[in-house]
Amino acid sequence: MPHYFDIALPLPLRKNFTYSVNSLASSIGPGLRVRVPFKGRTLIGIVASQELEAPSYANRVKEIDEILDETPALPEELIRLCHWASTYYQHPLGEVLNAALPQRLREGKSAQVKPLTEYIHTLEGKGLPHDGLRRAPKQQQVHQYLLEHGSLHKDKLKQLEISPGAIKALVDKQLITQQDIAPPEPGTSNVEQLLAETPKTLNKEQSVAVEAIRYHEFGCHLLEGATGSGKTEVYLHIIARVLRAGKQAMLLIPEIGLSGQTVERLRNRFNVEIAELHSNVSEGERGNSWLSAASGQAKIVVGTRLASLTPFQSLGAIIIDEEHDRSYKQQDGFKYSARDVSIYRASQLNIPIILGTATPSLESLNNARQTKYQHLYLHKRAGDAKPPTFEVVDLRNQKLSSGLSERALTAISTTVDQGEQALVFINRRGYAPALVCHSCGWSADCLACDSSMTLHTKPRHLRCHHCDRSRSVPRACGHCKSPDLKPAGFGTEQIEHMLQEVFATSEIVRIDSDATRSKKRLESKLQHARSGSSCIMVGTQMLAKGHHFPNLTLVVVVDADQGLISPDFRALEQMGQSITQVAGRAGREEKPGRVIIQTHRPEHPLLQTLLCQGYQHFALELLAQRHQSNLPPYWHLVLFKAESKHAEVCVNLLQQMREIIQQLIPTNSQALLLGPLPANLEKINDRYRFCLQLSSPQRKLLSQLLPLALTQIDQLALSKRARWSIDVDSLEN
DNA sequence: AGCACGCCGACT
DNA sequence: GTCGGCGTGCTC
Repeated sequence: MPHYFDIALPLPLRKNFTYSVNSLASSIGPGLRVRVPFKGRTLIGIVASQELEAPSYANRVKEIDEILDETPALPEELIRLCHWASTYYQHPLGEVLNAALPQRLREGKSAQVKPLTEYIHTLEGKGLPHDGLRRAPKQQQVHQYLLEHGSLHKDKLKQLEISPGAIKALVDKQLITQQDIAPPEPGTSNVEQLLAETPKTLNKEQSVAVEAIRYHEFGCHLLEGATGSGKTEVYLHIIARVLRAGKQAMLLIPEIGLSGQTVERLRNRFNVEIAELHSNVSEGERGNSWLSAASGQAKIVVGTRLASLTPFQSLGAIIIDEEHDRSYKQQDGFKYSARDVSIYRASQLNIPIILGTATPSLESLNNARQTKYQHLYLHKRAGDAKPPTFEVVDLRNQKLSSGLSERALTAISTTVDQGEQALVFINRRGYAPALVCHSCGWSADCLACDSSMTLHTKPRHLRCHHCDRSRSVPRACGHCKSPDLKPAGFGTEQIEHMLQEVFATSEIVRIDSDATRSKKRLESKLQHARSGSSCIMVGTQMLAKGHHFPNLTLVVVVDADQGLISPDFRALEQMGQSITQVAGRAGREEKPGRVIIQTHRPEHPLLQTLLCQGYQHFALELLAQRHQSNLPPYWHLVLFKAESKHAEVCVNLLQQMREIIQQLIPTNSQALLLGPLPANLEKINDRYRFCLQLSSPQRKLLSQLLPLALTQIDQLALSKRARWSIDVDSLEN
């Protein structure tokens, strides 16, 4: 008699498929990977549950080809988490589980931890003279290292810049050989040996924070502390407690160029295995980290949002650094928020979670105010550093040089004269955001998108920042043939160029994604800036996050207006956060930083609040506004997006969706439908984009309504003609 | 998603 | 006369 199982498959379908097992295999349960036939091909799926009885379509059910695991590839806890996320975000379970699995397991390979390996000398190698390989410097380096240390860990290779080639050569010459290192027995590690260095002494507020956390039950803690107030040290103390209790810790960081500094501090502090999971970790290493965390071998997992779906043997605490950062929300495919998923996870595991930031998201702030979260503060900046002073420059009727006011230029000049560093912050790369005809107003627009093309120099060309198409710079207007084409607006390149002319003797360092295509160049530029030698930095958002420049005393925000006039209701919140973050880059112990904000709206009340009273007051006022306007975090937002080559397909589909949803909203309940509306940029890459907005103050209403609506939507003929998606708790609008 | 089936335009 | 375009439907 066959047994039936519900299998989640990696397909964009909001349903599972039933397969049978005839031979009575010992035990098949949730979390096991199976290979199954699926419409002529074979897929790897995950057992979701056992069916109690034969389904009505039993005659069409196929048999499982192979069971790939003996024990679940995903622990029960993680499966439950994925189930929850699948329901909450209305994303197919198979794809959610797939996002949680490393490539190796997705492809059906073994879920065994690969033993760690190290290189040691062979007898012949040991007998080799000290400088026996001096004609092959890299091989000599390895030889030398082995003479000194006895063994060379595989993980060290990258750090020592030794290529696989050099290793292979030595292995081929039979001078070195590989050997497995037995993993340390879990649970036997000596508590006293956890620490590799003496922890720093905490100040009063820091220890209050560490003590306020109850380590054996769920609690969400919002740790609010300015740049330099010692949040990381608090994290380290929390992690130490978790490790001492024999548990593991997870630390999430935003997607920024470098996760290096945080990881380095962890490695310096703790003598435990630390697994890294972020985008510059290769897929293979990611698999190892994943397995290592699952087995309990890795005690600390550090990573970006992806790491939030790592399995653990016994997770003891979760820390989310820069909690407000938007990169925690995945913007495509499975649109989950790593922060919110982690909060749910902590509650399920009954462990504490700590959200750290200098600029809390309005969501977290609201939860803290409703006492759902415990609000902890770190006011004091390290070493008594003073907070920066703000100056607003009214740009109206001012003479500007490439967007910079006289006042800003004077301030930069003073700063470099004193041997200090200045940072010019502008969130726009390229030379100018548009090229405009001076006689008729025509602008060089992208043929595939609803936007102008950005002028770049070095090499000189036009590029669309939405679809990445590029073209040469036209000599004459495409409309009236006038040769009088002028760049309109400013980008990093133009400001760099202008600064080079004005400050001929100063060094200008531009840091944006164009100037730092390679990781090496970014690192060398940052290294240079950190060294403290006087320079003027020009940079985008990239520079605002997480870097510390000890000699930086002036920050110029070229254009605060973007945040003040944007139609996106989150633009103000983001402006407040990024101004506060860049301002945090400025200042030293003895010398407060100076921050110059340029704007055409100096009297904007919220800008005033931000600059005069600080982010906290600013955020509270924003919250009041959101409350008034029925916006998040008070009302919950679900966005339906549709994309197609034909605008009418999108509009019609969304209109049909709207009708389906409308019918499901009970009368007398609070819910609002808006749209179909064209997206911010209506056309990108020759595809039209529209959206439909659903919001309600009742989360429950939405969670009940969405599955019903989606079942009906999936059946619409039009839903196959447009690419569409649903975004729960969308950060767009 | 991927793959087959099916019905209409420009090509050896 | 075919090759192939992508609209439609289905997958346990």
